[in-house]
Amino acid sequence: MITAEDKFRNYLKMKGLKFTPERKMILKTVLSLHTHFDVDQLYERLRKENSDISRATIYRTFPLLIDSGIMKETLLCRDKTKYEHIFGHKHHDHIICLKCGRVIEFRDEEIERLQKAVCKKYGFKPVEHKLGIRGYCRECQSKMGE
Amino acid sequence: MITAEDKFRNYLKMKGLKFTPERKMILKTVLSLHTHFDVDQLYERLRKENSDISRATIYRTFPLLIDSGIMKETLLCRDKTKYEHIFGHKHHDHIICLKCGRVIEFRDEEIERLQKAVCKKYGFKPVEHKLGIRGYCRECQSKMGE
DNA sequence: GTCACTGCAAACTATTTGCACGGAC
DNA sequence: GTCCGTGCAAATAGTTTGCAGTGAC
Repeated sequence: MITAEDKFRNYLKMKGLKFTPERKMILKTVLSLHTHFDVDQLYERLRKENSDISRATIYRTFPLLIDSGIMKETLLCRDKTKYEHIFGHKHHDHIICLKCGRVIEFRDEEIERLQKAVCKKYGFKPVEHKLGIRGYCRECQSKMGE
Repeated sequence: MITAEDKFRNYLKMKGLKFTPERKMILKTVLSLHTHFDVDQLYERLRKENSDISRATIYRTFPLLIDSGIMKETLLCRDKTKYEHIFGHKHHDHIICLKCGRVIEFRDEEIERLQKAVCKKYGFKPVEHKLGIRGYCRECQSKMGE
C-alpha cells in the first residue's frame, strides 16, 4: 500500500525536485484537512502547528501537489481558489448552499456513466470533471419560509 | 414575447434602479456575444462599437445582469471570471479541451433528471448547476499521438 | 430636484516573482 | 558543491470603491 508521502516523493524525484521539510509539512497538513480549504486557511493551520512556512511557499507547493495527484482545485468559489485532497478518495460531486455555504458531497454512478457516454459521443478523452449544484439546503429553505 | 431589454427594464424598475444608456449598451453587447467572454473582452468589444464605457461600470452592471437572469458566470476558468448570456437559452453543460481551449456545449436530459433526483434525496432546492468536463478533444488527441 | 450612475484613480485582494541566502541531494 | 527551495518584499492582475460631477426619473 503506497502512502501519500511515497507518492509525493516519487513524483518529486521523477521531476528532479527535493522533498524538503516545508513540503513534507504542507503535505501532512493538506491531508489532515477534510474539508475544502483555501491558501489562507492552510496558512493559519500551519501557524497553529507552530510552522512558519510562508504563503509564497504554499503557492509554490500547491501545483506540485496537484500535479502529483494528491489534491485538486474545486470549482466552487468565485473569489479565492479552493482545494481539497483527493488521495485515497473516489471522485464525487458537490451540492453547495447559497445561503449557509454548506457543502454536500455525493456520488452517482449513473451520472458518472452518462458523462462518459457524452464524451464518447464527441470523441473526447476526459481527464477530470466537476459538477456543482448550487441552491438552498433543507435548513435554509425552512428558515426562509419563516 | 418578452425581450431581454424588457426583462432587464422590469428588473431595474423593481429594484428602483435606472435604465441608463450605458446599461442599455452593455446589455446589447452581452447579447451579441455568442461565446464565453470576460470583462476585458466585453470592454474591447464596446470600444470597437465606439463606446467608452469604463471597466468600473461593466463590473457594476454584471451583477445586475446576472441577478435579472440575463447572463451568468461560467465555472470554467481558474483565473479571470468568464460569463455567458442565458436569455432565451436552455441550460447546457460544457466539455473543455485542456490543450486547445475549445468548448463543446451539450445537454443531456437524463443527466439533468438525475441531478434533480439527487437534490430531492437531500431535500435540496437547486437554483443552478454547472457541469464541466475537462480533457482532450479528438483533434488534440490525434495531434498528441504524432 | 433627487438620488442613482458614471469615469477616474486609488485601494484591495489573491497570487506571482526577483533576489540573496540556506539546505537537500 | 550544485542547484533547488525558501522567506521577504515588491510586483501583478483582476476587481472594488471613494469621490465629485452628471443625468434618468
